[in-house]
Amino acid sequence: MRIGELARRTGVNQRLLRYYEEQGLLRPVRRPSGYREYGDADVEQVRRIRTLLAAGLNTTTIADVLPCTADTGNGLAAACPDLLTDLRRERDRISRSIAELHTARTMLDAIIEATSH
Amino acid sequence: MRIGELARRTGVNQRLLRYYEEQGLLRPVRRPSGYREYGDADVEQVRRIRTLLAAGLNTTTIADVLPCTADTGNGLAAACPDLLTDLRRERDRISRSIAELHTARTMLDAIIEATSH
DNA sequence: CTAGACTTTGACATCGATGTGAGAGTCAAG
DNA sequence: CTTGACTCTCACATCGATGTCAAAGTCTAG
Repeated sequence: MRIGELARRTGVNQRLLRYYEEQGLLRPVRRPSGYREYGDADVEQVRRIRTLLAAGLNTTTIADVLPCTADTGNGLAAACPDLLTDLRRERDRISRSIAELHTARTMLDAIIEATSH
Repeated sequence: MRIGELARRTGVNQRLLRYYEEQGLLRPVRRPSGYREYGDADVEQVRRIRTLLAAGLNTTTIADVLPCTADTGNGLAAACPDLLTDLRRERDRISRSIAELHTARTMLDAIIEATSH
């Protein structure tokens, strides 16, 4: 599919899809015309990117992580070496973030509860 | 206490404490010299601010929310009227965010697990 | 009184993902 | 051939919290 369809199917702006490619997160094939040609798998890939971005990872880190995600699902554990340290750090950061969000939500809930009595 | 101590006790940069005041999140008294004078309660206040910021609320929204947080704890439910809609929206956004973070963490865990087998 | 630590205001920089627009090329349908 | 929808690249703007620096005023210990 071309970029327009991918944008439609993922809800992600074309500008961003190009940006993700620039950052090495997507590798569409090029037609003779120069048009980008994406595969069906890229729909899932974009979802993963969005999830990791939402989790606070930057595109550089995601670029390191993505090659691994493809494998882990299948059972084929790729050789993803020393970025393990980074991954653990990210995971811990996410855990802290989740805890913080819980605190914040509890706070809001208390206000909502008290206000709407 | 003055700004230096508050910064030390909260771990928040002085620059930010001034910024929070500018945004209406803190209201330190001024000494004749112009120095800001904070109360002990402001330590907690700053923590709340940091939590809500981390949860993705912007300073404007936080400025609306904070006056309420002081009360809900005590039982005195202040009249925090129509920002209720905003609060529910924020809470839902936070919930979605938590869900996304869980997804991301699971993803990272899978990779970590598969890699360090 | 003086030195040094602290504070003040104000301005400018940064960061990274994201939005937007212009000008030009591609392509399929009529 | 022409039109309209799609795509390309490139450049510039934005947003909001945060960092940092400069010049000047305040205060306290010696």
